[in-house]
Amino acid sequence: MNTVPVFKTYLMNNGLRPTSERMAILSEVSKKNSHFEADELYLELRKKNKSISRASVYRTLPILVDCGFLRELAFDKKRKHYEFNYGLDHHEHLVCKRCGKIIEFQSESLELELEKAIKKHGFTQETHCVEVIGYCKKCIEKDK
Amino acid sequence: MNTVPVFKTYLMNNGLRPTSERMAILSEVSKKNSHFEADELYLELRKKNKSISRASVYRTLPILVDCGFLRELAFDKKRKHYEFNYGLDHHEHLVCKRCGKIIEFQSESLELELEKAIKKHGFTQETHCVEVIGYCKKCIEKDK
DNA sequence: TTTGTTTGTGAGATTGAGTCTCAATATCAA
DNA sequence: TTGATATTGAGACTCAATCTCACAAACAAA
Repeated sequence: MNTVPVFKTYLMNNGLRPTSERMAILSEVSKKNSHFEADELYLELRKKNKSISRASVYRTLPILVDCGFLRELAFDKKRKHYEFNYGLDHHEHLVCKRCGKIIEFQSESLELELEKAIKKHGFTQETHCVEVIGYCKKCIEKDK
Repeated sequence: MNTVPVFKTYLMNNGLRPTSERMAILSEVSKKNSHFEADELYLELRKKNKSISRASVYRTLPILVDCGFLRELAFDKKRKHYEFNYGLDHHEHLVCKRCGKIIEFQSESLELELEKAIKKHGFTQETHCVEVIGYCKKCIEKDK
């Protein structure tokens, strides 16, 4: 994927510098294929002897969100969760209250309806999140 | 509105007691016609000489979410935000990144599409939140 | 009522994710 | 190079939220 040049261009255009720390974080993050938290990422980088300070990790993640590589998720209002979101199909989340499982789903028509509603209010979308809280199939069956 | 007996029944059914603190919080919360935070509510109760400890406020809000009187909102991952959500039309939010304005909107067809997608995965919905981050009409015009 | 058991409350201590500070360092443009 | 500016890291700090624990209130049974 061409993440590196895209990120560098974004940084330049915003008066930011393509430091080794930022590039290392981008690289680490782009290997992720699931949700993660800031501190988790910080510890992973440490383990791999790419010691980047906690402050830098926390400082870089919002930049990556802003330029579209990461998406900030809404479940768990205690900690921030992110997911890599570049060149991937957009999806939403079903979160099971009982087992904590997170199911991803896609719906073209849902996206279209959302787009319609947004336009109606003259709003310009940057991102959105749709999250459904409830119970997954398995947990419903277990509770019978 | 019949919030009081409904809440009492809910508490009974869950082995919880209808204390004066809980009922006072329900009463205060049901007068809200906009978003609020836990601490804000705590301070309001103090002002009205209904001094309920911060702990009790923080303990009661999740109960009220659980029984459907309140909805937990997702914007601002720093603090939890709530809104009263009983007997009102369901709506979603557009959040402006520039001025912070929150616009409420409704869409029947959006809800229907969401429902479809949920069913497809055998998931049982309890609540959901749809939040769009972007820029409102006014801010777009200002930035020109 | 009275008694015993359970549940809830309040004040303040504690937690912990996230932010801030500031001296030292890296980057960049000229 | 050099000067101007941006970034980093270590650890202090913030502050929403939770926990603790002694005391109080609610309830069920007698």
